[in-house]
Amino acid sequence: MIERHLAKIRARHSLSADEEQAIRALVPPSRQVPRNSIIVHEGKRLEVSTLLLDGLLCRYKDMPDGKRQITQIHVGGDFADLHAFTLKRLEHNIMALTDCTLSAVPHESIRVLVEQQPRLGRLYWFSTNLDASMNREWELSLGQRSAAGRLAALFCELHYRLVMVDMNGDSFNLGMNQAQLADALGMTAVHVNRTLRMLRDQRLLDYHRGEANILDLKGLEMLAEFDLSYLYLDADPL
Amino acid sequence: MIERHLAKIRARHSLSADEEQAIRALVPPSRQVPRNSIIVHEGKRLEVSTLLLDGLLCRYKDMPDGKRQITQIHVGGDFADLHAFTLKRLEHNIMALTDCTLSAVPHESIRVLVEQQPRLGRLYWFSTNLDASMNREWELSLGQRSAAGRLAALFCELHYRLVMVDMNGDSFNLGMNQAQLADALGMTAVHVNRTLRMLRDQRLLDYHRGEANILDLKGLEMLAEFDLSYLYLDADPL
DNA sequence: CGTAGTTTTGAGATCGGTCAATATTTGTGG
DNA sequence: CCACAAATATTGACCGATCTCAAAACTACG
Repeated sequence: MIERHLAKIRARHSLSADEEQAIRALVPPSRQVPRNSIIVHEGKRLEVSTLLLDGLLCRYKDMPDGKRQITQIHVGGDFADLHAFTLKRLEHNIMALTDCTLSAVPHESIRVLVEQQPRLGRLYWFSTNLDASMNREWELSLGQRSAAGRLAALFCELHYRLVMVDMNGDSFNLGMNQAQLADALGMTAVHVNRTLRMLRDQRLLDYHRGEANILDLKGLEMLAEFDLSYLYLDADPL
Repeated sequence: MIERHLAKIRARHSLSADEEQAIRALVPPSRQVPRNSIIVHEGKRLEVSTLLLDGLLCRYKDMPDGKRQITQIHVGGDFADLHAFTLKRLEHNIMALTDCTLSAVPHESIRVLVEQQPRLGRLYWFSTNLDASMNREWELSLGQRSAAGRLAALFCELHYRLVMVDMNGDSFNLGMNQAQLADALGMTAVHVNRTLRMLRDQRLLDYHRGEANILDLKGLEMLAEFDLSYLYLDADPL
């Protein structure tokens, strides 16, 4: 299952046999968690980072008055909180959107790995910087795109991220209800519902109880003015 | 002038004399650039990262139809594009908001430094992860806060970031006109104007032609439901 | 002192929010 | 397998925060 993690790295950078071996050795046996489990609690000290082998996770921040913003979604192959290696505590929560298979990698192992294999250190640093790039793209989405554009951009992003790790990017279970989509896109569940219907009527996207079906990727990209470059699929050698 | 950079690091982590020396040795002589200069162009390959010694910068993304989102603001002491050390090309531009003093640090120097001093490597990795935390907070702001809340949150953040590097956080020149504030906050210049007047009438903030005057920090924090923790001022040892 | 950039203000439009009712689906115990 | 409860989705009517367009006032600066 670690194959997806390797695929994600290989989508951007080469990996020597030696490096691949070191990564495989890094990852302890996995465990399962059910949908809606909270994997990481805001503010709690972390000694491990969670590699997501299968399933979907999200990161989210809550406000005192109950408002919630989902700041990122993770797919199989992602290190969900590698940034905790340096931050030690996170200012957000992480929750399973679907049943998930996880592996908890001790920070101590990561420290040793990046010291012994500096190039892998740069690759993992790259990985957290790539997450940040997605955060910036979501800022763009939240600040500048219409409701329909935000929805379209989200599904375009997920499409490419899933394809990259050899999953079906056209039809997948996102495990999010409309209220959760609303929390990710800075809108209300009611308006998500109406906008989803609009996208369905236009034969762009069909979303039914967590099951996403991309009907017209190019149409969604046009609607979102989607520009792939923020996913760094053409990364330079490190 | 590198003192601000050291102060920013010291606000979160200890620094040995040896480490401080290594950082000082890293930074080449500075240069000046005028207000509104574009420091980094989207997509261009970078061999150096820019340390901002004095002045204000912003990162922004443009859309084909002319919409623009400012995704982050940098103050003196910040490494404005340290993430380019691993990304090599950036998906956004970086522009000087005020006249700036910059130092261009070669990626090759950074590579040598982090290999020879792994702890400094973790500190700089932390620094890019801290930037990402601010991006997530801006996502929260753009997605969940009202226009007034977004404005308030921005000035609260700038206050603390400036104080941390021994600058005046109550009264400072941000160098942004109302249209630029609008691009940062996902609203229109007209509405920025009206909201600014509201904050002035409520004696919370006075903003006049780029000059910010925080009149009531606690009031702004309450309005924004501001929570400092995302700035990681109480970081754990690395 | 003229001109360009910026800020301010007004009137009207609209996107998305709010509230509330209804319908549908899913899960559970018997 | 059914009956019910809980969660989720859908729809309608109305509201309001923010946008749009346009004009006027101010400011900076060569």
